[in-house]
Parts: sequence; structure tokens; C-alpha cells
Amino acid sequence: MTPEPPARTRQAPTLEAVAELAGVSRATVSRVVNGSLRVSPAAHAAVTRAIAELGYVPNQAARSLVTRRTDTIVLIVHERPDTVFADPFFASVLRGVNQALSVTQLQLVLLQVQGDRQRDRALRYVGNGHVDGVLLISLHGDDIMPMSVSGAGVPLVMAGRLLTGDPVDSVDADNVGGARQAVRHLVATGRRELATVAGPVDMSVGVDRLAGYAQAARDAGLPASATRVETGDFTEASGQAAAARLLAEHPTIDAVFAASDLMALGVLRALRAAGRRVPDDVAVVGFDDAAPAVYADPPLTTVRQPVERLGAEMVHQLLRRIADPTGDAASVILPTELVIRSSA
Amino acid sequence: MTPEPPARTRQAPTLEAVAELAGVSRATVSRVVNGSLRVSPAAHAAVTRAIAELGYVPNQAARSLVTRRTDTIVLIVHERPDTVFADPFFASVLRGVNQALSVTQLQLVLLQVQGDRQRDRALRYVGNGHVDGVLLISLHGDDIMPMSVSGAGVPLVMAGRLLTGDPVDSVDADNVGGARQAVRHLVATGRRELATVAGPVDMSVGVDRLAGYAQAARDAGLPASATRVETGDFTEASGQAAAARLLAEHPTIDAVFAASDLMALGVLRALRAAGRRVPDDVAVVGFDDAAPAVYADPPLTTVRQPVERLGAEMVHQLLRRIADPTGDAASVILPTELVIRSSA
DNA sequence: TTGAAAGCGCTAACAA
DNA sequence: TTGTTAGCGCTTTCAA
Repeated sequence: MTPEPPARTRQAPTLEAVAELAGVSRATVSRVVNGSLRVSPAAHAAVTRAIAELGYVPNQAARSLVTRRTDTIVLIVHERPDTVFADPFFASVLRGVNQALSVTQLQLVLLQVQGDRQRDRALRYVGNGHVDGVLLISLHGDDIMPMSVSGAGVPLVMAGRLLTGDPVDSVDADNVGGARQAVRHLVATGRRELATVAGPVDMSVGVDRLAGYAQAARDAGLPASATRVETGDFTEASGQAAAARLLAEHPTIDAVFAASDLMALGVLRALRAAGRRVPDDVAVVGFDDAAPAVYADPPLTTVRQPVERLGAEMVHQLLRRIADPTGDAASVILPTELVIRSSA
Repeated sequence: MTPEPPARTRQAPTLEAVAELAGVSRATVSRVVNGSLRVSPAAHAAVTRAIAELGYVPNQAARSLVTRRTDTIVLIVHERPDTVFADPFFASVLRGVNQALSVTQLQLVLLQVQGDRQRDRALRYVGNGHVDGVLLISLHGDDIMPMSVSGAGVPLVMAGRLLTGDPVDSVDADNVGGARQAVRHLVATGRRELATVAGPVDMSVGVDRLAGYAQAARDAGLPASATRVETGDFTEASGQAAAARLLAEHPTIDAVFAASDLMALGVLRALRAAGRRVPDDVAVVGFDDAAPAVYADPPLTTVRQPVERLGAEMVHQLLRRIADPTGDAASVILPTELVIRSSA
């Protein structure tokens, strides 16, 4: 009287069982499962039926052991130790990643990394063949992860670009172009005394959006006095503080380009606190990273980057790189879009 | 002259290599790696040194093949085919999950599931021993996934609860209590003509928040006429439409409880569109699911649920269940908190 | 405390 | 087109 084993323990059907039921060898079953062409219709049918009957699903561990593939990629989010990464941006990227992945056999492992300990653990995980490829979202402009990963020969695609200039497969929004759109819009609507609340200078997004701002201001023939810059860290509070500084020192400002949506919100608050009217008095344009700034009231004119698509493109590029590990690093730049709403 | 193999291909050191270098058997190395007590200090030292020298990391596939553990859990997000799941809520849960996981050896696989096809694929994935446990966030009140998963003997913890009443390990916010807090607050501040914009009746959050609202209204001795209900689907647009209906039919309303933050935003817009002043004319309290309603201007009084903690608690409960698969299903209810801001 | 040996379920030559 | 066979790297009895 052997006791009934718990469901959990009940042996999942193996290749062997399928082979037996179908009356063929394990190799043939394997061929069918893996879509080999060199199988007779009869064998194929028998195997397919047996698989259905038994509810067979390949054991991934056994498969990985021999193929050295894992059918898994990892998304690493390398945050700063102190900062909380902007949720909506991340969630939107993730949505795009999942969508692109849903038509593949690949599974997604998620790794949130803060600090050197966790980073090194992640690096070890990746370096040890646990995944077929890496997607990286890094908040560090000089992160060592990208080079460590690609140096280990593991396919990698990162969001944004490396401030070090090292070549890495990457997908990025057109931050320079987006900032230019913002400035051109402000100038086109008659603004002449511009300022920007820029992002951190140690992040490519920060650098690029500032560069676009400066370029466009120069192109518009604005004097240097009309290109004020204060820096924030992408948070609402920092945007508010930066705007307050701007207003105190340059009361004649009539437009602000905020390099993130959260900072744009802060700018709005600072303007209100200072008794300025938006947009009559001062116009505001923010960069839309999918954070909730669009819920500002009145709604904000923004430069929108296609965040979800960014995630999907990262996957596509990674798949390409996995299929063909050779060749130079490629950068995909996604266009931004100016979305005009009432407050600018 | 064998060509230099690419880094990728270079054999990772195996147990065998470690054993040889340490001058012991593979079994002994395995014991050290897995923390067995029955190893002599000398052997232990030799093995430890060899591991460090070689940079050995166990091959997870080989290990899983024999242990039948995967050291992986999966977070399944079962969305509706049409709806886009609220990003910030999801991202916050994920943050809590990751945080709880970071002190373990477990890896997190993420599965976004929409529609029956993907659901069945996920079920097969889980049922075939790919993961040690499942975390489930479901938007379907009568989802078959929970019972399928736990019926297959795979440890499962879900967020929320099943409308079917089936017993499943779960973690939930105190939605009933939170809604009561909201109503009590409105009553305490002098409101007498209440209404709610409730959530979908096929989701436990919707049902529970409505139940709390009704309970508290009754407890406060409000007449039935003061417990109007309109239903939305948790989106801002639906909140706005519901509030518009409410205002049209019951112009005397002086307070609205919105069962989600996005719907609260919609309510605010509807009130403004109707020329009502907030909060003087009509007070609004929303349920804070970590969506951006708190960015409303003026800020909204909300009932806040601890979303991040919810994720962490789900992990803790799952770990318990994995360690001890027997025993009855348990429900953890997390308290909510009333956060009073200007608009109510 | 240690080692020898038997697989875990699968893929991939190689032979037939 | 099919089957046979030899492992992939690890854990785990079982004996010593």
C-alpha cells in the first residue's frame, strides 16, 4: 500500500514516455519537439498525438544542460542606491519588453540592482551562463555593467547610451531632438527668455536633453542670456527648487523647458508659488517619460518619447544580437513627439 | 593551431575541476557548496580555496535536473485582454517583491498574461515544474488560474482574494476598512449627501470597497438616499462619466468616495466641468493604488494601501508555503491609512 | 568524513 | 528517415 504521492511529486511525462507511447525512439520525439524537418509524417503524427495525450512539456533544465541555452533573458534595472526609479517609465518599458517577448519562447527574469554587492551578484549570474542575453536599464552614466556583460561575451542591449562613449548595442529616445522640439515650440509661440531645468550631467538623458536645448536656442538666434540652466535630479522636488532659483535670479523668464515630467510638475508648483500665471506669464514644456506629469492640471505640453516601444525595440535588437553575435554595436534612436496641451 | 575560442564558449569551471584542484571528490565539493556539515575543516578549506581560484559557480540547469527545484518563482500578472493594467500599482508591487527576494537565492520570472492562449501557456509553464512557486496578480474575480495552479500542487500566493470564495493563500489590503475610513472621514467633516464611484463588481477590490462604503454609511445612520452608487472600471474616464451621472441625478451630493485614484481624478474633472467647487462644495476622497492621482492639484485626500509592502508580504507568504506545503490557506490583510490633504 | 557510481531528461553526433 | 549512444554538471544514495 504505497501512499498516494502528492500531485506535486507525480512524475511529469518525459521524452521517453512519449517515445514509448508513439512507438518511436527518443531521438525522433526530440526532433518533432524541436521542429526538425527530417521526420516522416507518420512518425510526426504519432508523436504529436502522444504528446497531447500525455500533456508532455520538455524539461527545461535537461534541455539547457545540453544545449547551453536557457531560453531566458534578463532585464537588469541598475538603480542608484538612494533613488527610487521612476515607476511608470519602468513599467512601460516592461510592457513593451513583454509584448515583444510574448511571440517568442523566451522567458524574462527581472533583476533590480542597487549598490555594488547586488551589481556583482548580477554580473556573476549573467556571466555564468544563466541567461541568453541581457537587457539593461542603467541610471549610471559610467556604469561598468555594460562593458562587463558584453566583455563576457553575453549579448547585451542597453537603454540610453554610455557616457563613456564605449560602443554597446543600445536603444534610445531622440533626447537631443526632443529637447530641440520643445525649444522650437516655445520660440515659435513667441517666447524669448528661455530657461531649462536640466537633468543630472552624469546621465546620458540629462546630457542629451541639455544639448538639444542649447543647440535649439543657438539655432533660434537667442542670446546667451536666454539660455539659463539650472540642474535637477529628475524628481519633482528638485524641479521645484531649480525653478525657484531660476525665478529668483531671472524674473524676466517667459518659458521653461523641464527635462523630465516630474521636474515639469515641480516647475509648475514653483511658478504658482511665485504667483506667475501659466502659460500666459511663463510657458512650460516637459519631457514625458511616462511619469504622471501629464496629469498636471492644466495639462502640460510635453515632448513624448515612445517608452513602450523602447522596451520592444530592445528585445528585437537583443534577438538580432543573439542570432548573430558578431558585428559592430548598433544604436537605435526612436523619435519623440511634441504633444501640445494647454499650458505652453 | 586551434583558434582562440570566444569568451562565451570558454568552459565554465565545473564541480569536477574544483574537485581535482582541491584534491577531493566531486561529492565533497558538492557538500561544501551546499553547506553540508559533514565535511572536515581541511577539506572544506581546500574546496573553498579552489572555488575562489577557479571562480566556480554551480550550473543551475544541472542542479535543477536532479533536485527538481529551480530556485525561481514567477510573478504572473493576469490582465484583461483589453485593459492596460495600472502601471504604478504594478511597479510598486514589483518593487516590494524584488526587495523581499533580494535576501534570498531566488530569481524572479515575470509573466504578463492576456487572454486564454497566454493563460494556458502560463499554466503549462507553471505546471511543468519550471518554478518553485507562483505569485499571482489577477484582474479577474473568477480567474481559474489560482485553482489550477494550486490544484497542480504548486505553491501559490495571490494578491486580493477570490470572488468565488475558494481558499487560496493571499495577501490583500484592507479594502473594506479603507472604504469605511473614507466614509467616516467625510461624515466627520460634516458631509451628509454621499455618493461613491465604485469599481467593477467582478473584482474583489471593487466589491470590497463598495461594501465598506455601504457599511460605514449605514453605521453613520445615513438614509438610503445618501448612499448613491455609480460604477466605473477604475479608469479616469469612467470616473468622470460616473461622477457626471451622479451630479446630474443628484445635484445635492456633497461628497464622493472614489474607489480608485484614477477614478478620483475623473471625479475631480467632472466636478470642475459642472462648476462645483472642491472641496467647499463637494468633497472627494479616493482610494490610493499608487497611481498618479496624488498628483492632482489640489492634492487629494486618499485612503492609501501599502502597495510595496503587499508585494513583499506575498513573497514572505510564498516562502512559508514552499517550506511547508501543507496546512490551510492563509490570508494576510494589510491595513490602509487615511491621508488627509486639502481637497476633502 | 569521504568516495564511487547511478542517474536526472534531454540533445546531438554517428550509424544504420 | 530513424535509432543508438554518449554525455551535459550536478546531487545523492550507498559503502567504505
